[in-house]
Amino acid sequence: MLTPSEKKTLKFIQQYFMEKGYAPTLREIAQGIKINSRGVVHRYLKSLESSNLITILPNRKRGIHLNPEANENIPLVPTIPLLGRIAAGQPIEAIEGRDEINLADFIMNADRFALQVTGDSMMEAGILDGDTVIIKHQNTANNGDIIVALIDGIEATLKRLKRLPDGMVLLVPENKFMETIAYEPERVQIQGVVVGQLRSYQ
Amino acid sequence: MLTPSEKKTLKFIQQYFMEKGYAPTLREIAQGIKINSRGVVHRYLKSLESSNLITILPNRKRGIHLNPEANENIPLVPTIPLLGRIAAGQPIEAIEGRDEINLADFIMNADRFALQVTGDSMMEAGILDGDTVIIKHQNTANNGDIIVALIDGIEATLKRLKRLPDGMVLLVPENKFMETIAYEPERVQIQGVVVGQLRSYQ
DNA sequence: ATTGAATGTTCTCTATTTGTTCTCTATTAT
DNA sequence: ATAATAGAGAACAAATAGAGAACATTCAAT
Repeated sequence: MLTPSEKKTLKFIQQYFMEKGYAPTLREIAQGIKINSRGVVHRYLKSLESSNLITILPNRKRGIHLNPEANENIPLVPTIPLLGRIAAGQPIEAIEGRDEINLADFIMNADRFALQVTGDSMMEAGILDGDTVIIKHQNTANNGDIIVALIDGIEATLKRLKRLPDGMVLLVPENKFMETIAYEPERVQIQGVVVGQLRSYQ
Repeated sequence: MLTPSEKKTLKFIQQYFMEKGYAPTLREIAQGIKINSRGVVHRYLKSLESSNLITILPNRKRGIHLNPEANENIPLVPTIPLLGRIAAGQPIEAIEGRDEINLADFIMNADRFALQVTGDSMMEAGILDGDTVIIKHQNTANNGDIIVALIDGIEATLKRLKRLPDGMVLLVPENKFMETIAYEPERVQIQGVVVGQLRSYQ
């Protein structure tokens, strides 16, 4: 098992190697992980070597070899490949750069929670009956945000927020058959902001 | 059997491990499950160890190993709490039974991949420009499925599938400004079926 | 070939944290 | 009344993170 410092060291070496094409010196590593002692770096390298992640050519300057095992040591997060863009009329266009989607990154966080949507009030914003929305819990929101609002402490609703200059709060549904309602600000309590949305077709 | 606190502890460790790549300290766990005592955490760990869910490397900092058995009991996947349903005009209605959403389950699988959508052809099905759709790779599909179709081996497109009794294949856009086109079945090759969709508002 | 600076290597030393073991209290269910 | 569960917190040995000195080895310039 690697300690956080060792992991940081390994990551720095990998990145350095990618950029420059050769290994860093102990001093460069020390600077890279923000410590002063080369001796400490050497200790970390020894530990990485005994974990078979690197090979040290003794006494050689820049004598660090990255073992193939090191690449497998990347964090274990749920990802799926992002193959490209699709539109009508063209072949699927590959996306350069990032080639996968990190689900954890996409949504997860301590202050997030999910709600299942019932009703069609946000239909025209692409939030359908049965969808799940990811809410970030917070008490404030910006104009235009889609929010979870509690009205008079009782009714909860999912609407787009619009503040008027005179202080009134508009809760705007994204559905032309429903009406925007204006409230006195003290009647509306913001419970969270929509930061994501997902739907399953299974 | 695990007590609720032990379950919470295990889950925190799993999530921490996924994000950082190494195990948390007892203090971090304590903060994570919102208690103050490291001693209490240690007791929970001992209990988890005797249930064979983790292995403790004695006296090691961050010396917690997750056993494979842990994945069976509580899946090693990102979850966020699913608080309930929301609709206009009612308080948030709690969902009994499953109280959280499993993101990995939701989407991930070996034969899934993601595509980013450009264009508005599926707008009225709630798939907007910029959304990500999750595709299950398969060569067949049912009537009404939203599919990735390759036409004449060249053009790729995201449309709803409709087969006519006479064998013709309709590719139906969900946008009233676009037209449904009928193809001879041999011109349309199904590349996959949409099984999920997600959107980020950040 | 010699030299000298930079580098790798091995040490010892010092602080913090951490893991561990205890005892004690409070709450809840049986 | 008795467990079982949940938690606080003190005390202590050990692991980790780091500084830095001292020496050996490279390696390039002279």
